[in-house]
Amino acid sequence: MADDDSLNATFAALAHPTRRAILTRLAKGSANVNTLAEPFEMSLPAVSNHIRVLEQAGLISREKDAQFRLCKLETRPLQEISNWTDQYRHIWDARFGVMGALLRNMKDTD
Amino acid sequence: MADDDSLNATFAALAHPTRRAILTRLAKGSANVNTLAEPFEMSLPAVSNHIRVLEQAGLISREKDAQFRLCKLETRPLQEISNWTDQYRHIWDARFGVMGALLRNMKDTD
DNA sequence: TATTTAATTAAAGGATAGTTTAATAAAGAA
DNA sequence: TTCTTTATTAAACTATCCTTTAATTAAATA
Repeated sequence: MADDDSLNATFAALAHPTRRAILTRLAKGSANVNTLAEPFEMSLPAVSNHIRVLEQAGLISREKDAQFRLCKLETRPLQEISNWTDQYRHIWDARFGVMGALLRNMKDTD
Repeated sequence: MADDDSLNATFAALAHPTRRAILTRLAKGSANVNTLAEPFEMSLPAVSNHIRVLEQAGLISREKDAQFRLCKLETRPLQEISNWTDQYRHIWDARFGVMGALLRNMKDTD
């Protein structure tokens, strides 16, 4: 299981909508900093800082290419929080009963 | 899908190890504030504050019983972040290939 | 070399988070 | 009623977060 510090950093990084939006964008493919910043109203240093937070949490990696920094989504911390939430799954299964389990199963096999 | 504000509050609440520990404890059964505070070195008001954060994120509910406040785990926000991470699942599946998918499937059918 | 493009670092300020001690509230028990 | 237990609120402080503008670095290009 992921350690405490890793979960702290991951959850904290995901708690900001701008950072989640950056991850959503990166799910469609890697991009450099200016491209990632473009949809947002805030300044470039502000976005650069959000990217730094994501990188420190391990949610993205950066590859240097001339002046460009190509940012790439890293899924490991996402898997870790998925594993973390799984520890509560039996509780919501128990509360919502077989129905919920069936619906989830249908979704899994789509 | 959960809205932005709900995800902000949930992720922020989960970013603190004390609050995750409280949820872990509540997974074993409901408890009042003093009981929840007992394992921690910090003051009671500090724990009370963490509980308030958890409640505002919808991760727990509180039932009043005389001077006691019985805290209960609520799973909905946990399901919401599980759904949120699911949107990236195809990416880690693609990266780690069939192997990962099989391992996950084995775990599901345990 | 001078200029432009991409991005980070620095400095600063306001807002929020986490914690403490002290005070207060609310209910039960002596 | 007075005391005790359970819990919250208030006040204060430090630290961290988010953001801005200005300055700087690094690389490509004219």
